Amino acid sequence: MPAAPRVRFAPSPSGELHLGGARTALFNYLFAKKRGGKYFLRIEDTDVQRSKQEFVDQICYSLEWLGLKWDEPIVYQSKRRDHHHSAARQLLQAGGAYRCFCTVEELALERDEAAKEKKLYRYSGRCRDLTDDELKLRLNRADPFCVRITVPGGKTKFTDSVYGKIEVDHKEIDDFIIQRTDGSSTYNFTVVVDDMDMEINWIIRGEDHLANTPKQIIVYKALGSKPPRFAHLPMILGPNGQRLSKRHGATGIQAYRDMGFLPEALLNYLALLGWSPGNNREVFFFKELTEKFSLNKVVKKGGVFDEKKLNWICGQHMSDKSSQDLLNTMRELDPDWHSDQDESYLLNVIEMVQSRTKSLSELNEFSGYFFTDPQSFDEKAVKKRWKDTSVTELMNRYWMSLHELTKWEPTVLEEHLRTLAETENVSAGKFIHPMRIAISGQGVGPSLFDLMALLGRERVLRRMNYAIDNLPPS
RNA sequence: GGCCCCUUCGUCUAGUGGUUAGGACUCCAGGUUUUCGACCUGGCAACAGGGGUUCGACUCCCCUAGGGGUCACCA
Repeated sequence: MPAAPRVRFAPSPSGELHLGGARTALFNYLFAKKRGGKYFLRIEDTDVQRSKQEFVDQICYSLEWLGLKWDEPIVYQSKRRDHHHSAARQLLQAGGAYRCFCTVEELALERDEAAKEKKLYRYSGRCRDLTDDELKLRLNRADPFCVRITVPGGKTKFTDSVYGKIEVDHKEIDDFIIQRTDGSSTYNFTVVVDDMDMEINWIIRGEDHLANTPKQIIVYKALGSKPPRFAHLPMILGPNGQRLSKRHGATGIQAYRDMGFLPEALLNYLALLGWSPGNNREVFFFKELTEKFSLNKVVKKGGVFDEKKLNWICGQHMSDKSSQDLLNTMRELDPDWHSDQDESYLLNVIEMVQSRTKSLSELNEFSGYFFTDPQSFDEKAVKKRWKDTSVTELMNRYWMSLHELTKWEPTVLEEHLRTLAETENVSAGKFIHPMRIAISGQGVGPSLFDLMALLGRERVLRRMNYAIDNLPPS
């Protein structure tokens, strides 16, 4: 019986949360929820130079917006310095690490030389075997030092849940630094110490960390602890096939919110990028994802982010949602969105257009004429459907006949229009298309009669008037 | 460059020795005589290359090529 997973998402607040991070968070979340485990958020803010509070805020906000809320209070790595420090001290005492007095300059020089000779640079390990006397002398002199871990000979083997068996010879690994001269600890050490303390038993993160994993396993062992399970996720690539970078696609999550994407659509898309449920379905509710997710269906190949498909998925979710839900979501984005309107009217509007919108922005864009009379008309549509004054005359007669209608509802309106078309001896389309232009300004939209009914007689007649006066353009 | 990883339609993917190589996005063509960016139907389009193993390879092994990642007193 495997223990319930304890996973974490551990971003560094040196940049915004983008697609890659969001997907890592998502997969951690799904994995934990599916197996009844816990999902933590840890902010890796030990790099004081690059860490910024605004990024912490952005990350947290984006995660919440996506619905990937963490289970316990956030762990800030910067507040755990003492733990890192004492772990290093412990290692030092146990002989698993040693003080290195080499200066940054010295090492840089060696590295340059190695580069000149086109040789691979490796730390010499020179301070590994300092005699007690030497050590005492240096310490007494208060020479600055950093702490390096003693990487033992041999190999590290582990099984990644996505990539399978990985084996790395320790010859490939330096005695890497775990504590800097200033006393702060380095990444490969702090992650392990923190993950141990947090009792993280599954580490799910980007494939860029695959090469770090052997180092971390070495630390686990040096600290006398059993390494957790690892699962690495393939990279999300930009359109150029390269990893997402600031120049290419590493857009902050809030930008997608601002573009009007639904969070569940983004999640749905992200889940499908690197993971597949195995059936042929593409559209999922969030809850279904947590039920179906499994690491062994994660692919190894990096995937190119495709905004077109995101768009399509978002369109699917737009149609699936209830109008009330959509209104609420819209109001989260813009609390004043048509707040002067009757809510029932708004819901009717949404219902009418939601199936042909792909995002909240489109919903807003395509529903404008429900609130304000069109002042201009779609050129292409006019060119095609309102060529000359004969149309104007037809519309004029239609306008007059509409006054006589006693009932104003879709079926009645349709019947009336068709009867009129028959009398005029023209096809119904000769009325329908110009009419749509007249009352919406658009060549496309919902069913005309539903539209007329919702807008109401007064508004419809007023708009017809304006169109008749102004079309065709001279 | 060393090490690690990857390679099915343009893109996301299914596929675990025998399939007409399936689905989705995009694009295109029809249909929907109420339009359409919606919807329906159909179409174009792929196993990187070369060797093996096998009666038979997209599927297993090797090599080549290409791509990605990583090699810091960053995370």
